[in-house]
Amino acid sequence: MGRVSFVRLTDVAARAGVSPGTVSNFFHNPSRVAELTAERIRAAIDDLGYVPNDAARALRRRETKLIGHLAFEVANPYSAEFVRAFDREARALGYTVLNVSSEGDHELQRTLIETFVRQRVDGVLLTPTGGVGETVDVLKGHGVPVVLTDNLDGAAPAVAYDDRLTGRLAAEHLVNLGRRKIAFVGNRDGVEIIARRLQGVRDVLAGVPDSSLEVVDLETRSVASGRVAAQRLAALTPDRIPDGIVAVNDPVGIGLLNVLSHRVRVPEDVAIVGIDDIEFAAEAVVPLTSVARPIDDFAAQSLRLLHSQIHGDATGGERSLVVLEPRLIVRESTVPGTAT
Amino acid sequence: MGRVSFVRLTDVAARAGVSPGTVSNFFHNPSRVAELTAERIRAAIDDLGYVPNDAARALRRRETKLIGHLAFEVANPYSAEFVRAFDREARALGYTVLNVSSEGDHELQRTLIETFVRQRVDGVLLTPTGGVGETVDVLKGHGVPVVLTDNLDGAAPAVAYDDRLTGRLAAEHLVNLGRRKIAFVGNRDGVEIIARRLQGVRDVLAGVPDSSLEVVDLETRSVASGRVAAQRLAALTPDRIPDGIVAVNDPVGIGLLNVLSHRVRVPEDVAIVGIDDIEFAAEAVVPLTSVARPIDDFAAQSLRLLHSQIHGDATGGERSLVVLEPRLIVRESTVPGTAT
DNA sequence: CTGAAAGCGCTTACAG
DNA sequence: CTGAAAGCGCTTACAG
Repeated sequence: MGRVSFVRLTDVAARAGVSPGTVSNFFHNPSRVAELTAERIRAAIDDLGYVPNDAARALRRRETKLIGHLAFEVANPYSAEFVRAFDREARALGYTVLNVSSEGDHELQRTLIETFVRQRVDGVLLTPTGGVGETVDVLKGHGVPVVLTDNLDGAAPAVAYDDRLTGRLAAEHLVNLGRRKIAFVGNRDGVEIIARRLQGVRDVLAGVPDSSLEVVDLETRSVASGRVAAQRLAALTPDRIPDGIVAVNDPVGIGLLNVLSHRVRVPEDVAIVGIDDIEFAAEAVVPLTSVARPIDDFAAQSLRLLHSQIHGDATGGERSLVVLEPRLIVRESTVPGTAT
Repeated sequence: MGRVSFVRLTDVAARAGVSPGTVSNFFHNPSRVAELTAERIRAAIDDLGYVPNDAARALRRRETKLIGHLAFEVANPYSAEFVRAFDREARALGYTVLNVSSEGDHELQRTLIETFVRQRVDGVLLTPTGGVGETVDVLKGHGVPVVLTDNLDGAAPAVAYDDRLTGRLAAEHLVNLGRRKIAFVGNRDGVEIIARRLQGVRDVLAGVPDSSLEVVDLETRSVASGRVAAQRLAALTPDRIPDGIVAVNDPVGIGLLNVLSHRVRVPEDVAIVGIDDIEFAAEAVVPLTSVARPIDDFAAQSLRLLHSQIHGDATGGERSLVVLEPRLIVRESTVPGTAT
């Protein structure tokens, strides 16, 4: 074999006794190539172990089949699951995904976006937690199609969950179970998606006269923060201790569970609902009830939207917005004896 | 601004009133460019918003500054942390990492490797859980430098942890705490890294006369599997129920904790040690003692090795092997009242 | 159905 | 210190 990667299309052509253009047609316009010729080309490719050079192809075709995906947070297991689903969808359309994360570092984010431009990715998916106006502007300035997730600013086409409904589903479930002293545990600073979930909770409680709402603010949305929040809740005066909690996501819910399940009965004394239905939710110390968001569908829609942006056949114009509906998965953290 | 990405190096040259070669030198051999000329070029780049086209550069230079990273398992939080660390190191050397995972699908793996070859990545990092002979052969056949992690076959340079020491550290800790009925919970099928950890446990117990070892085999190394194992252990006859458990990794340890902490006292009745010290370990229902593996160091060494492979200055020849040492982090799952 | 030629956007010796 | 020219490995009209 040797350094087979030095085999060029030209070499294949020479071996098959045809011109390079014909080999290229063999790949891209097979119908134009005679079966006998195709046979010889196939043999030459096999003999030589030819693999096309995508950089050269990209240069000429002006498309790289590369998609940039900038996540602002990958620590979250939900992100990991999304990446996996999105990659699968992208691969099906012949794209390779460049997955990167800025982890909240603004400087790094600029660098990563510039890398996308240098690589001439065909499009970019932004899954931010904060504002993205500037980033979107830079990419648009370079003519790079962008799709946002969970962002309704209208700066670019977006796919999002119905966050308000997410909050409503969680709160309704608790209220239906007879819970009245509700707590919402999450961080709100500048994150609209969270504010909307909270609004959903408020929507429900507004219709329940004897209910109350305690909002616990967190620094981050991690298991560790959930633990901290649990300490804070446990320290409240008895009349304020909640009997139902909506956690902003599953890691926070698990952190709450890990501390509270030592001290009180879950769900008898306090019922807990998470959001996202990550894999760990079902396996928590008490299996966690959670509002699931249809991640595969989300990934598929994101790619569909980006793909149509790339090909300029954006249906509905620049402002397309896809909203997906969540659904409640009931487990033992709210209803004892639920089948596993 | 407009479609700024259509700005080419030629355009910059025209605007600055120099030849393309000089602009190229401005980037790659700045010392050859007069300061006054450089000034004009800088201005032109700014005015035009020029960003180089890496595909064109790659074609000419025959290097893409792309690294392929094929992980065979990303569900594990440890993998996610590794990816983050490796990306950071790679970026520092000007590389962009293509992170993909085969999730055990052999067919998909071939496709992904072919993608790496088509993209003409400068090198590949393989973090497998099983055998990799064939994959290594394919890549070498195409002249692509490869580095392996956790693989001592010698098929390619590798960086690994001292797995046997990992097992020893965990077992010694339990034995020192007076535990004698030890269980090892993990799957062994074809995964040498696990076999070596188990061997380390055996090493220690061989020197403790009144000790016993129960090995519990799992399907996967997930939280769910840990839960299943816990059920199985709880069903044993009293004399066989372990008082010390080594879990093959932290997710399994957490699964064990989540079930066992309901039924017995942890660590009084049973002490549990995990491996990897993932972020969740410290936040578990009972904070999990774990054998930490120095992930940042691991990522740095992996990249260093790959980088020297790429540049042909491999010190110590083809068979370079870097072995890193783990260390024990003690928490409440083995020692009550441990500071958090 | 096939080939010759130009060109994608850059870099690299080589002259000067 | 700067420029002209060739070439990286492909694809794409255009002839034939």
